[in-house]
Amino acid sequence: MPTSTFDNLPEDKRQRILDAAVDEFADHAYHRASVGRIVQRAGIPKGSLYQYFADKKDLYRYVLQLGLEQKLAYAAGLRDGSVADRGFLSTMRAFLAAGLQMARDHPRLSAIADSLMRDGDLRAEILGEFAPQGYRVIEEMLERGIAAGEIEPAIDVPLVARLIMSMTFALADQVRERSGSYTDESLVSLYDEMLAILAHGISRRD
Amino acid sequence: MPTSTFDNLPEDKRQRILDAAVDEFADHAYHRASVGRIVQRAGIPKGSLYQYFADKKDLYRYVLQLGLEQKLAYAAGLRDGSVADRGFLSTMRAFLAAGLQMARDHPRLSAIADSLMRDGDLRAEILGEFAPQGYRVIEEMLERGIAAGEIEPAIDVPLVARLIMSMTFALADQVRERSGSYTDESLVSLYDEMLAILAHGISRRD
Amino acid sequence: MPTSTFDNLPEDKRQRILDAAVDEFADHAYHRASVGRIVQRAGIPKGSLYQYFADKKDLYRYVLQLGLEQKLAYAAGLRDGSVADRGFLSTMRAFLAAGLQMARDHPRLSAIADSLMRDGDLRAEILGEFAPQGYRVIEEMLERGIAAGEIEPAIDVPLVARLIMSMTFALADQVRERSGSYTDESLVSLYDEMLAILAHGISRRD
Amino acid sequence: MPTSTFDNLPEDKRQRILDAAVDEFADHAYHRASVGRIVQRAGIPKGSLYQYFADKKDLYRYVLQLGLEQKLAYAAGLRDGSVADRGFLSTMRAFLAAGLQMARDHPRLSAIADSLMRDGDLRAEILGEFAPQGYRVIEEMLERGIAAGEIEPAIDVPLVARLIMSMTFALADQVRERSGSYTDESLVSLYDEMLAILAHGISRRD
DNA sequence: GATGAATGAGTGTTCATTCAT
DNA sequence: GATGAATGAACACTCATTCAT
Repeated sequence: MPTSTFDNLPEDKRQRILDAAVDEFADHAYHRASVGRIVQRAGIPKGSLYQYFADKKDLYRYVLQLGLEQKLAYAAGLRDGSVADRGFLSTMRAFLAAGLQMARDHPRLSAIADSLMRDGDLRAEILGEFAPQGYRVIEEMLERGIAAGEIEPAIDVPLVARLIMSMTFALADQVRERSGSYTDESLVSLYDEMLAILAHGISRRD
Repeated sequence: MPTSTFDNLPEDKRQRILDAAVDEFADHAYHRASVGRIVQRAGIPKGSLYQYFADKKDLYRYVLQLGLEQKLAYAAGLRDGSVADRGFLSTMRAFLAAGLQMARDHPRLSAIADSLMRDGDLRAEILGEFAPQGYRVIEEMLERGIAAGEIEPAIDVPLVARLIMSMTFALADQVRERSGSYTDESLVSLYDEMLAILAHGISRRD
Repeated sequence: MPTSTFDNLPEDKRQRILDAAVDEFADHAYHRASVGRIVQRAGIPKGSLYQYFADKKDLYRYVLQLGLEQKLAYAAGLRDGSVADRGFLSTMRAFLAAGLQMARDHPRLSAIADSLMRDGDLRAEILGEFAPQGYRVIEEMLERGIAAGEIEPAIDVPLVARLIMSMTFALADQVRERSGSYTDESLVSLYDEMLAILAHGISRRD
Repeated sequence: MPTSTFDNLPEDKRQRILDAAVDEFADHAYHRASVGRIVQRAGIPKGSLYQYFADKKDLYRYVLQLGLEQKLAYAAGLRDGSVADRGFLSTMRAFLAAGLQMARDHPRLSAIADSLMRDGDLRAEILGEFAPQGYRVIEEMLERGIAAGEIEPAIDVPLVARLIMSMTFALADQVRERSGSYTDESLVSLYDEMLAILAHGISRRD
């Protein structure tokens, strides 16, 4: 976490540093990202960065947290909306739509979270701190779905949450690889396909 | 691919080199893996490694191929078994069990294949050579399941194959993260849970 | 070109680095010159050199430019002196004398420029930036000599400029190879011999 | 010089080795030439090459000598033809024509000699052994020209020989740089231009 | 005499972090 | 607190030469 020195920085300088860091981490996976380029883009001395953050990882963690907070903000309301009211399927769709919206509004933050997911070295270390928050949202949805009798109660909630998360990333991969070839509409139908499978898969079995 | 010099090496030396490489690539994603550490662990001069392999990537590819061959060996027979005879579910379970067995017998090789899947930079380059073989196996299973009337014909086969692949990786992650905490039995039930969801999800809808 | 970091270096350190580079490039053609040896002679860490110069070629170019600037400084005034006033022969002699003086005052810088001229690989690349300036001086002298009716107008100016340049290098070679065996006087007579041939060779033919 | 082992080699093998060496040294300046590539092209083991030649330089020297012998063979007869009969100018033109013919018939050997001339590191060392032979031919021509009363007796023969040599190289450079843009005819007129200057320059002064 | 694997010092270059000013 | 120069270990890769078989 940043030092108090950082918090007391003039707003615009603080923002410049964050922007530079976000840009760099979005363009390069953690290990390939360069502290040198960050300070250059931010227009601050190298020594200063190390007065604000303990080291590269500390800065990375901070940027990541920012992204997560944004993402949660987008998903806000989803947690509160009762599943009874909207059903798991439509809640989940809203959740995915939120992610999609976030990716469109803040593509760089989104890319960082993504690259983290792919760096095996870091994920174990960093994700231990954040991921639960991410999985938790899905787990809660599942729990409410179960309570509402919509979802099979026998499922292993943490496992299924994880499976769902991985599927959303796989979907994002597919989209990225063929980026451009998807219209907004076809994207939605892609999500719908996945949701249909999911809904079928975990729906209450008679 | 290794030079003939490598093939003619005394068995134990060749094995020492491969072990060192597998260890290194299992511990560090490709870009973080160090040729220096590999030769150090293997106890050979740097120059020698470059007499055996063209470069770092060549060595990586070789190790990867070894892993793939192993994996395919474990999965041998699955492609030929007709889905009509065994059903998609049981074929898929056999497939997963093969992967599980492989992961237990050669955890490091398994980890390497895994880390490749997560390195977006490399995947496009290296996977062009290998991966299709991976997805293809699943796609064929799905196609046979559809032909047998077992699976919903409306599904997007490549997409679903990809989703399934991602779920198996998520599962493997879960296992690796809590390695030790799973008995053989509980592992199987983990897979069964995923399979049940899957089976439900893509089964023919009436 | 060096970074500002280099420019701000304490005079003696900057000079130590330049001396080491000049020595190295004088002793070894560009490709054989070693960055390692340079930093060792200069007594600085390798990383520092790369904070001052982008790469080996950048350093080389800088050293070369230094030599060229020196050389041009020695030759200053020659361009402006009208051939009509002094005649081609005496202008050319002054030009050669300037080169000679430079070679004696800064023999290593002189050797570098020389070795560049002989490295076909580099010359095309580097010389594109510098050399024309070299040939141009001679071409202008020739043109003025022609205008003054002193020199045969039918000559191929660029070719003759090149031939003259090559003769000056050959002369310098001869001097370097038997360095020490020439007194100031005998050197001058060497140049005079060449000039006499040249003067005869390109003088207006009746 | 090669060992007796090399001399006793079957003709075709010896030739293969020489061809490979000539190719390599023609394509790359001495220091950039690779022993590895030579043995590869020749299809012999590395160890063998070192049984035939003491080291890389020994092989280089041998190849160079071969080239020189060829060149002298082309120029044979020129030494014997009396200048009185043909005059310096036409002898020199024949000499240049011989060089041109050699360059066309054995471009690779010619390229090697050329690259040597440009490698400051080597020239001093290697040329000390060969060059005199090269200059000698020109010196003899000059001496005969002087004896015949055609050439100014006051000239410094070794120096002028050297200047002439350097001019031929400069000419060759010009040709190489604009290679293709010269027809056989325009080449000859280029040489003639140089010869005219030379003839004027060193002709007997009254 | 033939072989080709072994060697290891060498190459240019990068970069997170430290620390004196 | 701000600065930016200093650092040096690390990186992937090369290659002429040697030497055991």
